[in-house]
Order: sequence, then structure tokens, then C-alpha cells
Amino acid sequence: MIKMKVSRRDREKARQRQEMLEAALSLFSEKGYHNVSMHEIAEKAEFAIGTLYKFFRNKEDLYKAMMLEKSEEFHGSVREAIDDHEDDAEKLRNYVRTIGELFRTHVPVIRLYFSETHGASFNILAGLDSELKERHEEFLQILTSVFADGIQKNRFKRIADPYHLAVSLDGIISAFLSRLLDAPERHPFPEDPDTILNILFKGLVDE
Amino acid sequence: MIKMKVSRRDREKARQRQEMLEAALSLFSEKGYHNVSMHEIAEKAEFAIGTLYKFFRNKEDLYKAMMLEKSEEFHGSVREAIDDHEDDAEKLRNYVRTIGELFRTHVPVIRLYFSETHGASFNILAGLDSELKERHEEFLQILTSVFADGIQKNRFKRIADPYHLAVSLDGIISAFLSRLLDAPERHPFPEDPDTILNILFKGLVDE
Amino acid sequence: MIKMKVSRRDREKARQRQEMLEAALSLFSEKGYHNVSMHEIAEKAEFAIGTLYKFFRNKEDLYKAMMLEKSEEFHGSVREAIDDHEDDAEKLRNYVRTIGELFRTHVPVIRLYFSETHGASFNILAGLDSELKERHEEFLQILTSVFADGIQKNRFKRIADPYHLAVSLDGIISAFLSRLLDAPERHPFPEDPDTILNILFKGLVDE
Amino acid sequence: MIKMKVSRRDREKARQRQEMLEAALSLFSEKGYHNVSMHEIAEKAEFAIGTLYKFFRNKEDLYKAMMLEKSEEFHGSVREAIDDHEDDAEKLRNYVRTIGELFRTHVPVIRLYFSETHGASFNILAGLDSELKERHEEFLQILTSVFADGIQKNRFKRIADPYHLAVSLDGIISAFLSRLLDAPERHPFPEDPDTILNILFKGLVDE
DNA sequence: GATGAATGAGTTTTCATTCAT
DNA sequence: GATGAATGAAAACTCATTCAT
Repeated sequence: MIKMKVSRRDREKARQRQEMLEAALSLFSEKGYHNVSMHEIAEKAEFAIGTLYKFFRNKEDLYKAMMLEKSEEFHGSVREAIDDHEDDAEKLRNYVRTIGELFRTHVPVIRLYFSETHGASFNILAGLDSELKERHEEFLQILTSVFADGIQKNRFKRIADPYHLAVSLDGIISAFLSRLLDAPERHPFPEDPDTILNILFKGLVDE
Repeated sequence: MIKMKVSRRDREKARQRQEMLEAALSLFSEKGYHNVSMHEIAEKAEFAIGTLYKFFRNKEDLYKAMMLEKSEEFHGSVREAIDDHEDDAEKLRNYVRTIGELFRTHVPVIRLYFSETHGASFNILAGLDSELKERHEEFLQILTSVFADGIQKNRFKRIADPYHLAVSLDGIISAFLSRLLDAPERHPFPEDPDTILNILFKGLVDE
Repeated sequence: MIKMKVSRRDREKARQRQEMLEAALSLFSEKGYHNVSMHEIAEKAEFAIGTLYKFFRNKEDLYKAMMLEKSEEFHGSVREAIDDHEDDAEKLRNYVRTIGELFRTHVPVIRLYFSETHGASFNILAGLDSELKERHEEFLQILTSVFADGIQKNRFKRIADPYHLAVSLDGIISAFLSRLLDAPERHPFPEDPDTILNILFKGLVDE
Repeated sequence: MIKMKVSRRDREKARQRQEMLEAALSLFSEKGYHNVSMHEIAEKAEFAIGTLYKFFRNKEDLYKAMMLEKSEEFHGSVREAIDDHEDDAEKLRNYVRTIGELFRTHVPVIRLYFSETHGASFNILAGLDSELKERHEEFLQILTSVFADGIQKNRFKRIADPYHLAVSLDGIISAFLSRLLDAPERHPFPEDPDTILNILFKGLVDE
């Protein structure tokens, strides 16, 4: 019974935390870290400023927590997408497709994801930066092994180092997403993953 | 003789301006726009704060001036590299090679170039953002025409839309540069442009 | 009980606001708008600078609030003094007497009142200036109607346009107050209102 | 010949000084002491900022010099106007008329005259204030003796202390001028001096 | 002697963070 | 345990003044 009570309190707490993180995400992604004040976040989340500080030691802490959580979600979905298939080419297709879907539904997250993973962050926050970079690296390793595996199974030709292939695919997708952020109507993310993957799959130059 | 005098004063002015811009570049690229104060820049450039304001109306102005100048330099070199060759594949090789060289000598610039062109900038500065985006787009158009031209001449196969190819190449390079910014020793930018270009040139999947 | 609490908090707030306005009044009246810094006011009021800004959006805002409040008080007293009597000459006597009293107790206010209503203010603050001028004009209209009424009732002779009489009385009193501000001991404001009013009431030149 | 040279140089200097004072007057009277920068004055006078400082030790000094000169001019004209006539009433008429004329031609001067003599200045500048007040007092003494003289000669009735009469006339005129500064078209300064003087000359109340 | 580039103290304002209620 | 009033450090920017050329 005591356990129940604690649990309920904990659930309540978790819900409040979520609301704060949600408010923070929406504001940060819209205006950037430095253009959002803690008061603004507190107000949007409908908590007192003091309460916000009960949950997060400071602004940096809140930002990190939010980024890590979102990145967790994001990478979870992506990893799942890759794991979901047997065939390596299919893994990649599903990965590209999933990114497109994630993007369409979670623009704010992607916007932040970009800002932090693509040099822009200037290490806003010492720890976070490296943690996210690490996670990103981790994910590149997964892609790398997909390529390596495909090559080993002779499904892919060894046109380049598998890690380079992973970096490249990541870069291509990022470039497409970046176009999208600038002008969603003019540059929609391709529905068919092969639109993107053929750039890797097919050779530009006759062999 | 009077002309000399004016010219000397002007040269002096230009030199001071350069020193200020250099100090600003180094600080901004290290810490980001919002984490650098005008006093800091003035101190680093070894001028009084008032002198800084004689040259640039405000912080925004200084930032814009610095970014535009650097982007001018950067795009100039790149465009030149592309124009320098007849053959389209060679254009691309020279382009990739040039980027690598530029990068090695101008890390701070690249760092900023990234932050502003790759979605991360939450429109720090109204005008600048769009101006840089525009310039980037312009440059993508140049790449696009290289691909289109190569396809038309049957030097390249039509594996994807030329604009998509341009975006992809840009993305791949950005991804490599991004690796480099994180860990220069572990991820050096490839000396041989084909290391990167083969990813486009050769097909991953048998046809 | 909740009501009590709110009311107490509100009263506390009002008291703080008053202290800030009081500090501002005393400093502004002593040194002038431009020679007083917000830090100075905060210090004199014994609040942190941030607290000052919680109450007033900016320096202008604080100044306006202070001036409008004081002018409200001042004009309220004066209008009351005039309304308090039946006879027009008596109205004027009471008005002059009241000004003298107000002055003796509220030197700083008067000093500011002067600065803003007597041309000296180079439109320090767009809105305020006109608002105070308007209020002053309003008050001149009241005086005008006292004179006009007295003339109509044949209590006063029509020696000049009633509005001119109002302006003149206002001017005479201002001149006396101005003397007073310079050297209170040498030029006390006359106790007997007729000392001033006889200048209007009696003719200097035989008729 | 040497004397000539010096004299010419001196005349040149005096002319430059005049130009600076003129520029200062026009700017100060338009925008107020604190809203005018030394650079602005230098530019308007078409001198280098350093040259301005060769002539005036600092901003305060420049302001004082300008005010004192203008007040000299002003009081000179007024004193002359009073001295110009035998009859005391006529002296006053001529005085009022002269003020009106001065005003119409030198609005900026009057505006400043006001700001400094009517409390508004908040003692912008320690010394100046008292010097101008003194000069104003001196002038009140002249008016006082006109009234005293008139009373002694039985041209005026002793309705009030002569100094009070002087203060009052000064106040009345100031009030009219103040109206004028606010709305020149609506409140022109009376052409006929008796419009103003009758307020003193004639009795409002039957005797 | 004139010039105007350079200086830096001082001003307004914001906002992360604390802590008494 | 939540609250939000109070805090004050720090930032952008201005302008009177100096002094090397």
C-alpha cells in the first residue's frame, strides 16, 4: 500500500516532468536555446518557476534532459526500423522511410536534433554535446555493420569503406532534411526510399 | 602624395577591421554567437569597446559582416575549383579536393559555415540567415548543373534527379567534415577525392 | 481569510511601489531625469535593480507613473480648493492659499511640476508631456470659468479676457513659487492670499 | 602690422566661436541638453570635434557660454527697452512689446531661457544656474525700481510691494510665452502691450 | 593648429537562480 | 511541497573627452 502511494506520486511526478519537457521542446525548437527564458518555459508548462527548478537543477540541465530523452526516442525508433528486416538493403529502405515519417510528425525534434548534431551547437553545453555525439556515433556503427554485413554477404559491392558509407548515407539524409526544414513544400522528403538510396545503390559512372 | 596618405589610412582601417573580424570569428566559432560578448571580442582584438562600435553598428552587424565575408571567400574558392576543369567528373574531384584543403586551413570558418547553413541556426539574425541560405542554394545550383551536364553528355548515368545528386554530394561532404570537426585525428578528410566520389560514382548494388 | 491574504499582499505591493516612486521623485526632482540612473533609484529605494523593473517596464515608464500620480494629487487638491467656496473671489483666495500650503509640504513635487509644465521639458517623454500639458490646460479652464462667472455676476470687472486672467494668475503664482524654490527664506510664499490677488483685484493705475 | 595680423586672427577665431555657439543653440533648444552630443554640434558647426574642444573645455562649458551670451543679448535688449522711455507706464509697455518682438524672432533662445529660469533645468550645471538666476534677479530689480518710481511719482497706486509687482509682471509674461511655445497659432503673444498690462493696471474688483 | 580615431566609464535592461512564505 | 517575489551579475551600447598625427 505504501508502495502504491509512492508509485502514484511518482507517476504524477513523471507526468509533470513530461509536461515541462514538452513545453521546453516546443519553445527551444522554435526559438533556440538562448532565446527562451526559464520563465517562459514555466509559464508554457503552467508551473511556477520554482517548481521547474525542483525538477531541473538549471537551464542547462533541463535542456540536456530534454535532448537526451528526445534523442533516445529518436534513436530507438531508428534502431527498431533497422532491426526490423532481414535483408540489408531492406534495412536501409526501412531506415530511410522511418526517418521520413519521424520527420513529418515531429518537426520540432528534428530541428533540435539538427542543431545539436550538426556543428551548430558550439558545444552549448559541455556534457550534452559529447553524449549526443556518442549516441550518433553509436548509430553510425549500426549503419556501418549493415553495410559491412551486406558486403560480406555479397549483396553490396565494396565500393567504399563501410563506415564511410554509413557517414555518407547519414549525410545525404541530413541534407534532404535540411532542405525540408527550409522549404517544406518545395523540398518534401521523398516517399519512396529508393529515391535516396539509389544514389548509393546505383553507380553514376559506367564501370 | 595626398592619395598615398588616404590610401595608407584606408589600408590601416582595413587592417583593423580585419583584426576585429578575425577575433570575432575565432570567438564565435569557438563559443557561439550568444556566448560571446562584445567586450570579449574587443579585448581579443585589442581594441577598446568603443572602437569596435565605430566599425560595426552593433553585435548583429559584426556577426553578419564576418559571416558574409567568410562565406564570400569560401564560395569563391569553391566556385573557382569547379570552373577550373572541363570534364564534369574532374570538376567534382577538384571541388572535393578544394573543400578538403580549405577545411584543413580554416577550421573556424567551417565550423561557423556549418552552424549557419545546416539548420542549426534558429534564425539568429533575420537577414543573414536567408542570405546565406540563398548563397548555399546558389551553389547547389552550380553542382546541379555539373551533374545535369554530365548526364546530358552521357558521362554520368541518370541514377537520380541532378538536384538530388547535388544535395547528396553536399550532404556527404558535410558529414565527412562534421566527423572531422569532432575528431580531426581519427577522421581525417580523405586526401583522394575518389574516396568520397566513388560512393556516388560506383553502384553499391549490382545492376 | 484568503481575501485577507491577497489584500495584504496587494497592500505590500502598493507600499513597495510607493517607496520606489518616492525615491524616484526625490532623485528626479533633485537632479533631473537624465542625471538619475535606475541603479541610483533602486539603491535609494532599497530594492534590487531587478525588482524595480518588475514594477516599471523601463525608466520612462517609471517617470511617467510618478509624474502622473503626483500631478493627479496636485490637481485634485487644487480643484477641491476652488470648488470649496461659493464666492468667486473666495474661490481664488482659497486656491492661492492651497497652493502655498501644498508647496510648503511638497517641494520636490512642485519642482517637477514646474519642469514639466513650464516649457523646460524638451519633450522628455512623448506621451507624458502632452498629457501633463492637457491637464494644466484643463485646470486653466477651471480658473477661466471662475473669472468668467465673476464677471457675469458683476463681482469682477471685465478688465481682460477671462482666459488671459487665468493665465496671468497662474503665471503670477508660478513666479512666486519660482522665487521660493530659489531662496525659501528670502522669498516665502505669502500667507495672506490677498498679497497676491490684490495685484489682480486692485488697479495700479487710476481710472 | 603685427597687431593687424593678430587682430585678424582674433576676428577669425571669434567668428568660429560664433558658429559653434549658433550650432549649439539650435541643437540644444530643439532637443535639450542631454539629447545633443558634442559630435552632433561639431558636425552642425562644420568643425572637427577636437576644434570644438579647443574653444570650450567641455560640454558644460559650451552650454554655459552659449546661455550666458544669449542671456546677455536678451537682457541687453530688454534693459534698453525699459530705459528708452521717460514715463514708467510707457517703460512697461515698451518692455512688454520688446519681449513680444524678441520672442517672435528668436524662439529657440526663449525656449532655452525658459528651461533655465523656470526650474526645469534642475541645476543642469552648477555655476550657470546661479549666474542666470542672478541676472534674472538683477532684471527684476530694474522692474522693481520702475514700479517703485511710478508709485513714488503717484503715477501708480501702491496696490502691492514693488518687488511683488515686478515678479508678477514677469510671471504673467512668462505664462503668456509658455502658452505661445505650446501652440503658437492658438495663443499668439498680444500685439498691444495693454492687453497684458491692463491686468495690472486696472482693478478687477470695484473699490 | 586642426583633426578625428580611439578610449572606456557609465547607462539601461534582461534573466537565471534563490529562498522565505 | 509549491510558489513567485526578489535578486544582482552581466550584456549591449553611447558619448564626453583625449592625444598622436
